[in-house]
Amino acid sequence: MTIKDIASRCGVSVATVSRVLNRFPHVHPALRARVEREIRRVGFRPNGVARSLVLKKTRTIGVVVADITNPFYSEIARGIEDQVRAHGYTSVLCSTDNLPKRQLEYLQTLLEKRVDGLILGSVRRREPEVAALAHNGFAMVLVNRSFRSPHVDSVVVDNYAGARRLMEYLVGLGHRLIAHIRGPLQFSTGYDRYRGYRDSLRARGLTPDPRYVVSGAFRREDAVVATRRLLELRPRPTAIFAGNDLMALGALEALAEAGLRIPADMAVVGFDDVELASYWGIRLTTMSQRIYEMGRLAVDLLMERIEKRRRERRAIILQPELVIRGSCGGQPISGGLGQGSLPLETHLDRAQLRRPQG
Amino acid sequence: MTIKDIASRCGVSVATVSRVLNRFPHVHPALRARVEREIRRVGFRPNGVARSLVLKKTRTIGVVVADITNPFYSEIARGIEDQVRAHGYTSVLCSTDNLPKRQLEYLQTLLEKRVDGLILGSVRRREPEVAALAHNGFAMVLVNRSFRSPHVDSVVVDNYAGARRLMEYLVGLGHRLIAHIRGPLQFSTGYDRYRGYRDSLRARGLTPDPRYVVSGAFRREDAVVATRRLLELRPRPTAIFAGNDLMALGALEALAEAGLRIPADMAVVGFDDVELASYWGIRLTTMSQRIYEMGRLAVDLLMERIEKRRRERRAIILQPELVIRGSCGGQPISGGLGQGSLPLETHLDRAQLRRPQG
DNA sequence: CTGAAAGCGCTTACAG
DNA sequence: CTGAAAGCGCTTACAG
Repeated sequence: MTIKDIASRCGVSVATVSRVLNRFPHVHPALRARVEREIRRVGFRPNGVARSLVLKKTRTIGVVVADITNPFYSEIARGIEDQVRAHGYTSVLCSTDNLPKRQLEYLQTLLEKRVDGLILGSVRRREPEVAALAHNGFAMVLVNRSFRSPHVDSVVVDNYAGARRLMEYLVGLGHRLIAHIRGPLQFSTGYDRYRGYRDSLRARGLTPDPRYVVSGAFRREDAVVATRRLLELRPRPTAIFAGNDLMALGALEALAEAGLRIPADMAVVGFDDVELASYWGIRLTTMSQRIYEMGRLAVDLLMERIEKRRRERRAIILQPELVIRGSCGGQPISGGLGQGSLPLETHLDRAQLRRPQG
Repeated sequence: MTIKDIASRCGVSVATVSRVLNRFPHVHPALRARVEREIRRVGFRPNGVARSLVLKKTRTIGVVVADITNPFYSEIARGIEDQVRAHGYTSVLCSTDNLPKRQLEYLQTLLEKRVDGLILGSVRRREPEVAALAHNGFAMVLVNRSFRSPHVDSVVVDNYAGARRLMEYLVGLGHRLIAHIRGPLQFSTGYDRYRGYRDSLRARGLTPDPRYVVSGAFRREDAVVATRRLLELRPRPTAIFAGNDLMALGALEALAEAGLRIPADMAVVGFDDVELASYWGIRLTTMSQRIYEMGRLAVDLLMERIEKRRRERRAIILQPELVIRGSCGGQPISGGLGQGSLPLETHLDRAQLRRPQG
């Protein structure tokens, strides 16, 4: 069933059918009604592929993240999906597992499919081919991670400032030997948070001891292993700054496994404030990002490029906020006080940060 | 840049360029090399939209779930994405928030985009339009939820049997007053699990008391509210069977808020075994589904329809398995024993159930 | 082995 | 207000 079939059944030209399909103003009401009736009757749906070919627009945007099962990315992806839909577009989502090869494959597929723009949440700090794409005028915005290239739009959080704020908090609590489970330095998130950690120590006149810094790929399991290593150190650290919430959860697991109490024997902080960081039984102290909102903002920037043909670069840098829960003291980590009853709970109105509940 | 540009630059016809692009066997090596060089030199990428138009194939499949930020669906989606990619296809993912209107909109968009097939994880028990689509021969498979229609492929878990098994377990632990936080009855998952709950009671000669059954939309927050209601009941239930893990987490939250100890004062079971059910601080006893695997299986069924032109229906019903952790006794729910050291841990080899870690 | 040409299902100047 | 026709960028019988 095509526009041509509808046309012949109605005794009009394909141009007319096309016009009623696209709600052109000057079609005779009688013809319009006749065509609309027929379209409804046979359940005709115009072929979007053909339409895209002539319009040179697919109304589709490509979204690339590291891993959709990571709650941080699923929340970003949801912000993107909702806002993309609000603009009348569709998004196609891809998970790279932080494999550069996989990222490249997905990018190529997306380009062949002629997406109108790209939102990338998976880039490394050095990514010359991707930067070149953007410089050639392809609509693109980076989210969460960014790279050094002054001509690409981005929406990120100030990871360096966040890390420094977190360290300040731990030091304020009396911690002097703070370990760091850092993310990969090839990502701006891992790099900037690590720099924040290091500079915080230096600012206090301390030389960062490399033995107290271990690495993981932002995954929970990595932090389990990393934490076991940290526990062998003497003197033992009294606090762990994990590179993200997932790794903080892994640290909690390893600490519990070793029989340590949290926060009495060890303080733990994360980064991101994914939703489950606030769950009962976890109650992680962490730096909060407005994750869902970042996804939406990325779409807004992209749409300015696509529809308003903006050419100047825009970079949005959000400030994260410290959310104090139970994993550093002040509150027992479990035993279950409700969120609202925590005197040390952040002043943030979380309802504003999360997506509206359906 | 099009195939035509490449052709004229190389002094060949577009047919030849098309043939080298599609790796046809009988192209003269010299020509092939010349064309390939030029393609590489200018960085040409063929237009997939045009290709799809003539081939009447987009190599894209539509995936509709209730909510990608729900870890159950993000794991299914990941299974789907990985397997779809293995088949050389792309998937486009949509979240309906369980809104029938949203589901319909997405379905229409997907059909206009001419996806080659559909995997639906969001359907209600009654869904005549969707069933009609399938009956008209459109390639489709239901995953997780299904509806009554003998001609649609599906991969689901045996929710009824799972619920009965869970109840058996609770009864075996000595519980006699078991409450249920059920999911919406319009979804097969909510419906079948509720039936299992009800029939288990009846099988013991008990009349299910409707006051001990409350509803939620499979969301954590819903269960917080529902559990508060259950706690007002006298006599108070001694166990709660939550319709899924997310709602079990909400129950844990509300119980902790009320100052109850788990499992000493109340046993809690969930359903699904999402990854975080096993995290430290949660350690939920639950019915385990092979979530990631279900996504992969759904793709395999779909590909049989699309590529092998299978016409007979195939329905895969998986058996869930009980995973005993800390939320019903046997183990403290927190205080952190590692998974491996739990004597009551399931015999399942979890590594087989989860996706491989990159 | 290679090319000219038709055709996939639309949109949109251009004429009338 | 309406229609004939060109064209979007490919693929693929069909001839040679």
